[in-house]
Amino acid sequence: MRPDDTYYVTTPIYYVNDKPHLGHAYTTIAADVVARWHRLRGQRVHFLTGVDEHGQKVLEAATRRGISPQQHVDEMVEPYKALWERLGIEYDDFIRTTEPRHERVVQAVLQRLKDQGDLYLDAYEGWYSTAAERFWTEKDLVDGKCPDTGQPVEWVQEENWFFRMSKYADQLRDWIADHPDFIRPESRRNEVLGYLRKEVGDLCVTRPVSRMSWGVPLPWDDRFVTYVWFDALLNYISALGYTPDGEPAADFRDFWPADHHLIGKDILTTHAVYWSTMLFALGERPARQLYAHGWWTVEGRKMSKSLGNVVDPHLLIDEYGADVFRYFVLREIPFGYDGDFSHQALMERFNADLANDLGNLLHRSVSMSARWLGGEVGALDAPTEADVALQELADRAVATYAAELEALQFHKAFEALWELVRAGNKYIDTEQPWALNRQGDEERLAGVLRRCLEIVRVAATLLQPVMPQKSHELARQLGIVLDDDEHLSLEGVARLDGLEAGTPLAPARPVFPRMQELPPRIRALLAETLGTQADPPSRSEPDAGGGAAESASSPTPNPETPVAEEQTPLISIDDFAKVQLRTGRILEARKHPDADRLLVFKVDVGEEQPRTIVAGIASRYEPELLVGQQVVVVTNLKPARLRGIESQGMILAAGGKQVRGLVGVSEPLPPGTIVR
RNA sequence: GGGCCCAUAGCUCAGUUGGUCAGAGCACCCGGCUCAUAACCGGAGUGUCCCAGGUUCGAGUCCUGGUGGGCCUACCA
Repeated sequence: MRPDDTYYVTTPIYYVNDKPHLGHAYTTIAADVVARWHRLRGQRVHFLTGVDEHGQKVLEAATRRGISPQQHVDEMVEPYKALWERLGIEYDDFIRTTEPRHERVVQAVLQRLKDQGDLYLDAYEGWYSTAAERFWTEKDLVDGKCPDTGQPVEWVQEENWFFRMSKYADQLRDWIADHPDFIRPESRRNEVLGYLRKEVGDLCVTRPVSRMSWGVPLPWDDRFVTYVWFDALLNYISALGYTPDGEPAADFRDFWPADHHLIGKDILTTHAVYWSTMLFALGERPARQLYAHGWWTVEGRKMSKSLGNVVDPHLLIDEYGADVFRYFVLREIPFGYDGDFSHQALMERFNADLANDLGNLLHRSVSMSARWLGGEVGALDAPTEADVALQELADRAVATYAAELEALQFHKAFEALWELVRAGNKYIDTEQPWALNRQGDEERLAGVLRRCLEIVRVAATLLQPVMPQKSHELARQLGIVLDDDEHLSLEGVARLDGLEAGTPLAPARPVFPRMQELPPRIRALLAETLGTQADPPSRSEPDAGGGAAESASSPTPNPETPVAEEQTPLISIDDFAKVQLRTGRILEARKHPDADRLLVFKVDVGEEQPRTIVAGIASRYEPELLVGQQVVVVTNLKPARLRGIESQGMILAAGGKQVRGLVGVSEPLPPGTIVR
């Protein structure tokens, strides 16, 4: 049975081919803060993060570089470790899926599932896209090509091993019903329930080596390696030394089920459905809570490589410091919601909360103590009514802070603490220490300033998990050292008598110097990116924050991410010549009767009859406005049926999955003009 | 098309099971103070609580419909 005094939190294992960005940092910061908090409370904490190193994309990238996949991932893992170092992330374990300790567990689990009859070999036939690493049905195909990547598909008849996921679907439904907090936030829980209302199929958990060799080999059948998701999810227990049979490993016994799996909302289904049923099959419990957080937009826009606005965490650390970065991302938006990252908001948040409220409370208290009390912590006097009220507020603030932090409601925790900080500033205003000094009431003066210092002590103590460096700076000015080995007692922390009278204070120096304007590098960056972006930020933009936003946390590659573009092989001029492009003019445009995102056009491409062309740009364009528009059309595409309507070509558009503009020509030209 | 969620002061949002619910923070304005990082404290606001119906003695708070937005899912040549 798992002990009560332990705490286990995980981040997803990040796909090693991506560069770490704001989204990765966000999840990891949140995990680090709760991990540090529970450590502070005296619990035995296990904080796991890591990277996912298998799969097609890694193999391709390595091949292109002419090195082994292992060499490749050995290099690619470094930026993660380096960033976590700079961000002050104190993980207990960092797992890589190519480590033997992980692969061993994957193999043991597979063996166990096979032995108990939960894996079966099945022949499968279908169109396989190497680029997307998946099968498509005939109907999925677009002009006989992969609908995701546009790459060719091949008819593959092959065997694979399948996991009887369907067998555990009811158990999962029951589990979710019986554990209302299993999936957070509530809206995500509903999504999963919706997903589960449909029939749950079995899960293909292998890939033939002939097609994709970079994975964990099946122990009993060397024709296969393990499907990357199945492999990746097991990291949460492989890192604990899990064994499916025999004596449970000590860490597994002490830390499973995990308290929190922190994940991005994009990988919710995988965790809620695949992972849970895998655990059921092993006779284990799922994690206590899956917490799906939201995505960041940047300055009102979706973060994406194509927009060139991917936020580099290193820049933020350079310009604002790791602690301020950590505070901001957790304070600005409720955990679980989408939010916008803007430098302006960061600056305002910094100035209001950290410089004006907290920093200045310390500074003015220390300054007055230095001036009138010889630079020492004053002695407490007999409490007045106001003092008692202040103490009550402190008790409440500390209790709320702890509860909200443990519920991952970081912003609420901060709100509670700042109520106390603001009360401190107000206390100075009402007690008027300068007047007390003039009156020569040194006893009261000492008591008043002392309580202000105590409030800062409370804040510094509670903020240790969030701002490890800054909280120590605050403490240093108070003449104390925060002892992070101490098991924090909430009642003890809240008592406004934790300092010792007579302790020398450090000279007053602003810990959070107010920002007058954004740092020059940031201003330059904003001028550059905002200046080159054609589209104005708009809330009504249909694809803003859309589903194609880069995964912040997915342990597997997202086929549509721009990474794929970098991997596109070079083609010869002959290859290109196969594509026939002509100018066209849109004669008619209407919505597709049976599809939300499709528009149906009649396009004059200089032939006798206009062509019918279907295009997936309904999310961006009103059909009426496109009539008369000059476009560029691929005229030698094989026709394909799209939702029942045959499309005889393709209108070129800029943008990835989200269309951002139509391709045109600079001069009005007759329809049918060759484009090359 | 199916499913889920949201729409409250200039901005970001709180508002448990219907009855001081019209609020907080930021921004802005006015006033106060002077210890302090041009900070701090107080006050004033402005709101058709998206629209239209309905249930009720009483509805941001429940129901129906609509509008707008987001998310999951299918179509995206």
